[in-house]
Amino acid sequence: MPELPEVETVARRLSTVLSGKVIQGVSVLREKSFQGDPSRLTGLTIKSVSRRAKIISINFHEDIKIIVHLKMTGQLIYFSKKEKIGGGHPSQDWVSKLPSSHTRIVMDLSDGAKLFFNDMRVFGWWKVVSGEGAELEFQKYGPDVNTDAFSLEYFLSKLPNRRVSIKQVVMDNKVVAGIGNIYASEALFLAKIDPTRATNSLSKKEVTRLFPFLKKVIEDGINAGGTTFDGKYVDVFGFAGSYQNQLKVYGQDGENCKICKSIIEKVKLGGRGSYFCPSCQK
DNA sequence: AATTATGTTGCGGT
DNA sequence: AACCGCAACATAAT
Repeated sequence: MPELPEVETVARRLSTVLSGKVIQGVSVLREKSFQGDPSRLTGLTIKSVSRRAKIISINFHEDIKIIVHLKMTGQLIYFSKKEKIGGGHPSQDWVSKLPSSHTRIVMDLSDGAKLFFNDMRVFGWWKVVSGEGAELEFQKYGPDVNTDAFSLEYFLSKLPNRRVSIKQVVMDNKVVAGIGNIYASEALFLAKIDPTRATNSLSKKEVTRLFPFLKKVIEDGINAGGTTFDGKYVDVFGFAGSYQNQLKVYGQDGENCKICKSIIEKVKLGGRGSYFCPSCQK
């Protein structure tokens, strides 16, 4: 479910509530969701929480990390009876009722707070790894879209041999990490480029036009706290993001284009639903 | 009631 | 290498 903005939002908010806390124990309710030995974590103090690509990293003072991938439906939900959450907002009611039938892992903190990993489809995972192990995982990905390492020159260099659609390449996390199905559709709309275009048919001028919009949609997504619909993505306190209010094409098939009033169309690219305005995007 | 869709990635085969 | 189809799994919507 989450793309870079959602994962970044979760990592930032987790860091504020988890840093400095001591793990009392980690309970694995579904074996498939956890790789490693959970007992190694008991007694460790959490140093920080960070993000690389769509992976969350819970960091300790020792050479050990918990890396977490939410895949399609993973959620990390923090609950503490004592603290007022998120600057004084009370937790959502359903948060206080966890664990649910979709809860796969529970982390207990020594102050009584809990971190729940809910994952309906069980694609997501936690792995206990060394710093080196985390690096090996991160090396599978290209540069994060919101970093200087993802430059126009680099992007241009990755495109010439690709015959598949530009949307598929933008979503290829070995090329650039962090862009998923929603933000890919949105960036291509803003750049007025047809997502079905063969990548090697784009001119340098078109790639140059697209490039800053890849950064913009991700930045705007982070600033909005991510995209939520059907209540599937929520932050660590159970609250929705707001980027869904800025979506121009994703999920808008059959609606009027916000620019030209044409009907937004949906096609399948690489097996994924893809939305675009056939009039604005060429 | 069966088929199809879902915000992700990895695999095996061509 | 790049690409394609399918796989992991659970649920809601047609």
